[in-house]
Amino acid sequence: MDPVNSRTTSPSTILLDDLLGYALRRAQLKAFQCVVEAFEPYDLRPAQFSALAILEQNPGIMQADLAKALAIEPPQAVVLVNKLEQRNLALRIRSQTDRRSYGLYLSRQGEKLLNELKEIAQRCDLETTAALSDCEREELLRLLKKLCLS
Amino acid sequence: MDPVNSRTTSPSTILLDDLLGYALRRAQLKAFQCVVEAFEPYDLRPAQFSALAILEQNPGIMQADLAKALAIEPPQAVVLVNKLEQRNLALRIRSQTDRRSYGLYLSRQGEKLLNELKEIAQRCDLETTAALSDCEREELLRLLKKLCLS
DNA sequence: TATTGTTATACTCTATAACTATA
DNA sequence: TATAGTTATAGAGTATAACAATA
Repeated sequence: MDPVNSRTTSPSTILLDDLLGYALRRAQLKAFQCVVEAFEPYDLRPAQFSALAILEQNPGIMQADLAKALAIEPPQAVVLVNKLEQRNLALRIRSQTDRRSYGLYLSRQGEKLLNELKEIAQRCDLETTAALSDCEREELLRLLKKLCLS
Repeated sequence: MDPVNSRTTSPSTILLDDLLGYALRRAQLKAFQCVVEAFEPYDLRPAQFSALAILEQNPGIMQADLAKALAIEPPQAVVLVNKLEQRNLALRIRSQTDRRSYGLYLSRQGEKLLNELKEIAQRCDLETTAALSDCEREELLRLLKKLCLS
């Protein structure tokens, strides 16, 4: 049988390019590539940046809750926070009331670095969405945030 | 406090939730989770589904070009195509003109499965974007595709 | 007995260098 | 010499079970 001519049925009308999941994947890959490269001089991964930002907005957060916020498992959070602590970007402070847990805090150095990284991340957003107008960029963000609510 | 200036001035007010890269990441994770679960009974990963769809649209494509289309490295394409071939979803046919390369084709079984999977992927799109109206869903897809052009 | 954080482990994904067979 | 595909390998990312300290 000739594999080239073996197709007698017409291809379905659904194309890969019309699937939202596929488009999301491609767009996210592009955005990630930009951020990973831009953070490389700082030897920092996107998840570590997100962790710093979450610590800033939630000073004293427990590791388990940080893991939830990052959508990672507690064991991954251990490794991540270890690295931030070793680089003096974050602090673990034992809770007085429940001595099993820590409160996590940004260090001064962590705060300073975070503000630098946030500017870089914003520039990456612009670079990634260079094909969009300001209006479209805002609409895209609005739709993505709305999508994540449900 | 001036309500206008309070949200337009200080750069330290950049929040994680206002970064497009972060929103893209979260949305893509949600979409991926849905697809991975839905494909689980078929023992198939999203990249394998994409490969089948690319083979359908590009019968006879070389492995190197498939790798480029999937944004993966050639060694990953080897493993991926091996699995598709072992499961009789795809065929490798040696090129007559250049006996180093193959043409890749969907098998009948691969075509059949692909059409099933495309319907599932479409249902996942709807589930992932359940918070959006039809109009918003279309606009999101348009913006994501436009973003990927540049 | 349950929970927080931790260790160990394994499986996937990704990236690179080096090999083979053809050209 | 260069190219298509392959092998081997190592590094991330991810997920689970099991353990220690504490509640």
